[in-house]
Amino acid sequence: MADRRTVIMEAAARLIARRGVRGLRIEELAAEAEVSNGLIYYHFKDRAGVLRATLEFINDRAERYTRDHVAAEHLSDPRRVLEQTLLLEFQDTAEVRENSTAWGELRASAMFDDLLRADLAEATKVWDQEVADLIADVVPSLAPSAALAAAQRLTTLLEGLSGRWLSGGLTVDRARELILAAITVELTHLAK
Amino acid sequence: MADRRTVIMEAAARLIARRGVRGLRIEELAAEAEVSNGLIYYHFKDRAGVLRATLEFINDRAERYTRDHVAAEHLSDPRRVLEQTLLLEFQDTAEVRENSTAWGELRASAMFDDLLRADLAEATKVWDQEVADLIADVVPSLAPSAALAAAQRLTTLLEGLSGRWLSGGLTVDRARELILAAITVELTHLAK
DNA sequence: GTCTATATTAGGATAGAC
DNA sequence: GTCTATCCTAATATAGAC
Repeated sequence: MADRRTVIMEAAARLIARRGVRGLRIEELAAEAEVSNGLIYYHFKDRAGVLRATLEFINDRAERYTRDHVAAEHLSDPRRVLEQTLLLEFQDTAEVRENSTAWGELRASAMFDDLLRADLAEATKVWDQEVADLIADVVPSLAPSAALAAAQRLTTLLEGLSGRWLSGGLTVDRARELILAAITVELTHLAK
Repeated sequence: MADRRTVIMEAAARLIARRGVRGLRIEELAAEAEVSNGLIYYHFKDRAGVLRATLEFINDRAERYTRDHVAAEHLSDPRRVLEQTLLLEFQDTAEVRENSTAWGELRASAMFDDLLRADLAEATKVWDQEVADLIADVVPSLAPSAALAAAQRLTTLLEGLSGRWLSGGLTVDRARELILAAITVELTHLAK
């Protein structure tokens, strides 16, 4: 059974998905987690501490499900691996929603907070390179810079789609369609 | 010369670009606009009223500069029109920054605010269709649904690029490169 | 229309009992 | 470890003079 500290972070993840990072209220968090106001300050230094811990918590969960899903399907076709990896971000489950919301919030916050920018830029760089490697598996002859550019167009499109999905501008299904089509368009172009 | 009400909205636009919608403080706004705290409440009902008016103000300015720029260059090649229209969003000027930031903030807020969702969805739809029409000008034989899908991939990519640019993940120049390349990739694919 | 001064409230944080 | 009660500050909003 999860300890109280974890219960609080789980509640915070739900609340962030519902109200955003900047909408998270300590009192509301206490209610959602069914603990007292004071207990939150026992487990975390302050509001920023709750946020840091929760973001890390969400990130760990996300890495786990990405690894698990791709492994579980033990795909051999590199193109399928690329497709499935990107499609993972478009599922209407609490976990994916919470993760995508947190990521969007992080990016939105980074626009006004210099401290976040460096971390976010680094995480983005890693993610772009991972996708570039997947693309290189599909089209082995590709120049690294071309693979990276294509990867950036896909990951950036993915972020845009995610934003539109979560703000109600797009259904999950439409988002899936568009990212799949974009992969096709990019790969046909690279193979030409 | 601009009246005080306008001065306040201009100041709010600058402040939103610097601190975000949710970081806008009335007192700080008063200082930036060089008016008193109380005057803001004379011209606007409350904080939300300031926000509504300012967002509308920013939107009007943006429509104007888009119209003006495309008209000023009186382009005849439809592909150039498409390119220039999308590239307009990537200029490091105060006006474009303020507009893009506001748009990003609007989308981020819409994730947690049902009232905003409808307006935003509508504005997005209009924008997507405009770009779809530009694409149809380049490739006249195209089915409307195919033009719309390509337009959505481009406008959504643009939003993603804009987010990365403003959060420091990408230079303007890199963003311009990537959107231009994406246009090429899409158009070659549609022409095949 | 504009300012200064002040009321009100919300929300983060702490103290102290158990 | 956990709760209740309370404090403190920051930020919104109003009143009233000019």
